[in-house]
Amino acid sequence: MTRIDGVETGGIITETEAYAGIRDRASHAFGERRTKRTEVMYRAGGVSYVYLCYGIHYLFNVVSGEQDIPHAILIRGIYPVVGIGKMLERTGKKKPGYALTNGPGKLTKALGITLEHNGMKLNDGDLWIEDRKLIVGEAEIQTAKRIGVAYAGDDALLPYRFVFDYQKHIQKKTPRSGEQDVQ
DNA sequence: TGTAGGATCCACT
DNA sequence: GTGGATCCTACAG
Repeated sequence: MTRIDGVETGGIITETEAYAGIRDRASHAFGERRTKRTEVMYRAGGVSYVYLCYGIHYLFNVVSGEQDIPHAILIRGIYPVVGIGKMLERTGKKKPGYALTNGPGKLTKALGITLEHNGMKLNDGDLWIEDRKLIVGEAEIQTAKRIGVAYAGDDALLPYRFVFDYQKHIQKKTPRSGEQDVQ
């Protein structure tokens, strides 16, 4: 969830990737690299780590480790729920649906996340994660290899990508509710 | 001080 | 299915 200029936008997190601290070659913190940019990863969990990739896209991570343990979770995709109109406006899209925020670069754009949110606490401020009391069975979470980290060698093969099919989840609970056009 | 490369998206073929 | 956009960071000299 974000609140930018008083407008709330957000959704259900559906896709994440784990970055396992200093021994994960795909992580910016690999080899205990510690720079101005990665410094925030070494902080105690519960803060955001936002950075720019390819000069165009912001990527949103959640720092999850203890102090000095640079673990982070990359939020790769969400299912838009709150402030859809605003998100459509930000992304220039016309139709609501999963396609609105199904990529790490797109979701930050839709939510209005920028470098200003780097290092922000996630329980206090304009960027946060809520417990929506979703009960998600293990069978609903699929694991897969991570994306775009082929350079990381063997670490690229680690099943650190987690996908939650919110569409299926909804259909199971409320089979007759009006579904939105998706993809 | 300069340069190479990256956890991506979009338009075009 | 493929390639270009685009810019910050890290690292080398």
